[in-house]
Amino acid sequence: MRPPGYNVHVKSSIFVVEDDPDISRLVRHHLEGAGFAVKLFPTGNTVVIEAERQRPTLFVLDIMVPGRDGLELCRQIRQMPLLASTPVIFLTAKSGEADRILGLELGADDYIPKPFSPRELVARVKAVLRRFERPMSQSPLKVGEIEIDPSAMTLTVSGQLVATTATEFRLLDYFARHSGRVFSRDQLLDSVWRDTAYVTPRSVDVYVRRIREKIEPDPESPRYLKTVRGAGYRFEAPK
Amino acid sequence: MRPPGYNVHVKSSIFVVEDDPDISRLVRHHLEGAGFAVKLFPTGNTVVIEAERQRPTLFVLDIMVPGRDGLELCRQIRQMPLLASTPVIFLTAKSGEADRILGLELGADDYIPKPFSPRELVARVKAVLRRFERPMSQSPLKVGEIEIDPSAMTLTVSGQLVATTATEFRLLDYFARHSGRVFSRDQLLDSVWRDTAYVTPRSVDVYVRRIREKIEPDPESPRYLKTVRGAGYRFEAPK
DNA sequence: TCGAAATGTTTCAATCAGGTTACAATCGGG
DNA sequence: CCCGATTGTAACCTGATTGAAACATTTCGA
Repeated sequence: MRPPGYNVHVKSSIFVVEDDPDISRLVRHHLEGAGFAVKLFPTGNTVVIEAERQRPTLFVLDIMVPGRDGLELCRQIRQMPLLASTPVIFLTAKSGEADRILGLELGADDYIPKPFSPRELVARVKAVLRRFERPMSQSPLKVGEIEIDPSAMTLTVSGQLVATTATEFRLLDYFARHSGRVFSRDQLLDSVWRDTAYVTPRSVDVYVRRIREKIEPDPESPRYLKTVRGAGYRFEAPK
Repeated sequence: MRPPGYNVHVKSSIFVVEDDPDISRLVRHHLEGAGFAVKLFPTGNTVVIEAERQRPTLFVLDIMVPGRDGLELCRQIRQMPLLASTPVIFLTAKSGEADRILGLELGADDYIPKPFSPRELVARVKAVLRRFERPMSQSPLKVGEIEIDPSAMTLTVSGQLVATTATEFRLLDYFARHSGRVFSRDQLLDSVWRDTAYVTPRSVDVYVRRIREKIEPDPESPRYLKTVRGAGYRFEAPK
């Protein structure tokens, strides 16, 4: 389990259960275009098993899928402790089917009537996710001469406002909120980077450098962001 | 998602009178998901008494509830001085009933025909609340050379009256009243844009541009409305 | 002391996010 | 119903950010 607040930045994964390949391709295309990781299931058979392992951020279920009814699938999801709180969005062919959803009250979080516009799909998915999203730590933090304010995304060093890029800020914020702990490069990529897939661990070094230049009086002998040779980096309050 | 009307910071409470537990659960789930406090009543018996004490922001009534007819309940609410001005939304099974409700001068403010989508439910509740929200009787606000008067919907920059469109004004007002905080485009769409329309996040950029042209001496290097790359925008008082 | 391994530093091309403008659709008042 | 204002989208442009690669330096064990 990742530390809370930061999984917000990791790409959300969406499980799509839809038998019509045309539609599922369409859905995938647009959700991926919106920055989501999409996994398609033509039938509902293996979804739950996979989901328990992978913990998707959201489900998009066609009401009518062979092998297992979408409604049944939803009910099952709701019963799995690990998945119960994962949002579900239904795709429905006829608006009349909304009856059934309502009648069965399965805890779907939204439904999208077909045909739908790509934009609507993405907007609804985002809207639902936003409701479930845990907001990133918002309280300002002060360590030594450094002040980090996530709600304003500002960094102040010795009273001076210092400009940071988004990634630098996230990394520094993560370090500062886990002061004293050592993190390997891979751990940092997992926790702080949006998409860990294709990033070299060595890139972390570069960002550490950039951060040091901004917060350390002398980047050569860091007082805050220490190197732990063979292990990674550790942020700590200077003595 | 956020309660309607960005000036409302206290959670609105909604009383829902509905005997079908499936439907009431559904309603509660989604209204709570939208940031409302929901109280359920399976029958209409105790609602009025409770309501007089707690003063809910809005009622959602099923037309058909045992113990007391929804229409009758509404009529009663309308007679209580403390509740008379509280908005009421009906849930109706048949669309034919809608005419009756609205036509009969019961003072219902909207109705939602079953079956309804969660989205529609939330949208209508928000829409009604917006209508009842105290009409922008906010205090004028002065930041730097900028004066914002919501009651008159006027913007003054360096003593000069500047014309704004409604959306521009709402956005600027929102920014100015949340000075120093970063807002993502999606957050702004949630909070400032009225209808539930599916607006591209990039449209925010266009409005930021338009606002800058009106408030910034030099739109190229904004003093008030700053871009926070990778995060959104931040309004702040110039130093 | 030497050398391998780990980390530091710099550079740079590709990508991405935001700025800007033009325009089509829609709204609202007359 | 018409017309101008407003709204939101699309397309294009630009500069900042990102992350990899190359090379430099340090560390530490043999």
